[in-house]
Amino acid sequence: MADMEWINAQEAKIPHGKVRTRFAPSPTGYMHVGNLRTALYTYLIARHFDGTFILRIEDTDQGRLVEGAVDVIYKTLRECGLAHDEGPDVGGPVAPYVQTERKPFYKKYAEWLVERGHAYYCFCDKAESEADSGEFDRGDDPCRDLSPEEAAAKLAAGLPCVIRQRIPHEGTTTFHDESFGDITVENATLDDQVLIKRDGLPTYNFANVVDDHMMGITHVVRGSEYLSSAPKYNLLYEGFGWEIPKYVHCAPVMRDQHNKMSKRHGDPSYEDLIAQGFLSEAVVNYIALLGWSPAGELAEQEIFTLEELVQAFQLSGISKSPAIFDIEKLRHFNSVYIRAMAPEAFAAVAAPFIRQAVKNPAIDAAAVAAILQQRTEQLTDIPEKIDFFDALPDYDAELYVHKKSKTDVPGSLEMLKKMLPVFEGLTSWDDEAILAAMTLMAEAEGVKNAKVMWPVRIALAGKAVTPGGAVEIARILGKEESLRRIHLAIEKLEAAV
RNA sequence: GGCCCGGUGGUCAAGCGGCUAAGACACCGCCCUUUCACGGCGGUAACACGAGUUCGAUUCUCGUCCGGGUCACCA
Repeated sequence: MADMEWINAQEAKIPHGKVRTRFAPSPTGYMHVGNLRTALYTYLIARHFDGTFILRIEDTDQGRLVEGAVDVIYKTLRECGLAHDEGPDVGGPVAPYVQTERKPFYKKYAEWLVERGHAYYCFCDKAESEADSGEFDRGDDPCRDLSPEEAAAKLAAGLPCVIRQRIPHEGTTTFHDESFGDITVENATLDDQVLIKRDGLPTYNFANVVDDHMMGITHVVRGSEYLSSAPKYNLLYEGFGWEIPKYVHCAPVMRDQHNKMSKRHGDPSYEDLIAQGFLSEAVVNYIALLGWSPAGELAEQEIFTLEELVQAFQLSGISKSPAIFDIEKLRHFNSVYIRAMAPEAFAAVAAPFIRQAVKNPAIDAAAVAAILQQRTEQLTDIPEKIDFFDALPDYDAELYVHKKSKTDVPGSLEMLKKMLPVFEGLTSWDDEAILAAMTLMAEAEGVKNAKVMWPVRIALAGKAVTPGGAVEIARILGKEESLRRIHLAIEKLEAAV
């Protein structure tokens, strides 16, 4: 018998009146980009409507438990600014928020459903009640028509069983989705799905319905892979006599035309992206726009703070078709966020990547960061850009040939020979002095600045492309090292001439 | 295969019966310039196809094709 006293007590606890959304991940040990986007939309809906954002852990799959996986979820939400109001760690009025801790609940609700005729005990072996041919064949479960007495007798005899949803053979079921609209299906195409498994744990589908109801969830945000099971959810809600929440199904985030993003294909998770030098703000901003777009005059805006997203977010802007994740565009967003950072903040995040390539403590990491900030899209690009600070590469004299700067090997040699004593004579080694030394030389020689600066920069860096110009590099390298490199360059060029 | 859902440039996308069909990334020019980058200016590039409805279809309807999802005692 269903424990109506207990059920009534639970029903009394359910909050009403406010928007309540929930992010309900399985603890897998990492955060999929698609999952994070779901979490974000879920959060945005809650905040946009001044509602409550709840975190619920769905760990009913015994085979997939991963150590520390829940911490990954907490950490990710925290880093992305998606703070939850209720959850396992912060508690709340409808605790517990971990599904395995809610195990006894589902059974009680399932029994209630059985009594109302919307579910039944099934004692079949797996093979017996299931169409093993792959062909869907309705109504062949003999237990569906067991009388209550017969079922009770088998139950009393301790026969193992599951509880299945009793779905009408006739008629249609219609449900409404906020972005897909009304969807109608024939009940005959629906399966008497298992609600309570043989091990006593609920299936995902059932646990969701029960938990969402018990937690007073008003908007169910999830991937579109659940679109086909939504009618069964509705039938469940109707069987219980519960109010049906608003459904918000989101099309998947794809790796390409054919496949979803997945760890298995080597696609990056949120953690991977961060490790690859993306800023979480940039990731959040980018994925917000992957499958959603702002309405009206905001349609052309792309850069949004989280708070701006909260303001702008509307269900009607959610896309119905899958979106391909474009790392190039993420790089662009990342560069925008990097350029907008305070120099000190950038220096802080860039420091580890700078020190990866530049071990020499005499090189000021903050100074290097300063020349890097406007040219960095992804933090991991940094090391290869600045490796020349530590060690002058073994470069070819041909680097001194640059058409646009009108330089060649003999001309460069001449310029460097002329600049060397000038640099040696400088009393202060700052941008202003270094620049003046070179422009004055150019002026005296009657040549373009580039004709003296190109050779100097090559001599200092040994690379055709560098962040910053001759002035900045000379300053960061310091006078002594700069002079040493110019000496080396002169030797190299003399040998080449 | 059945059922469900989609289909605007290479990618993200605006559009919601009448537009020279936005914008962004990427790409290509030019300018700026001390290389690169930043910044500025410009360019290439799209309504899957076929019927219908309509004075008029990217927008509405149907079919075809293509794509995605789903048919578990996984979530």
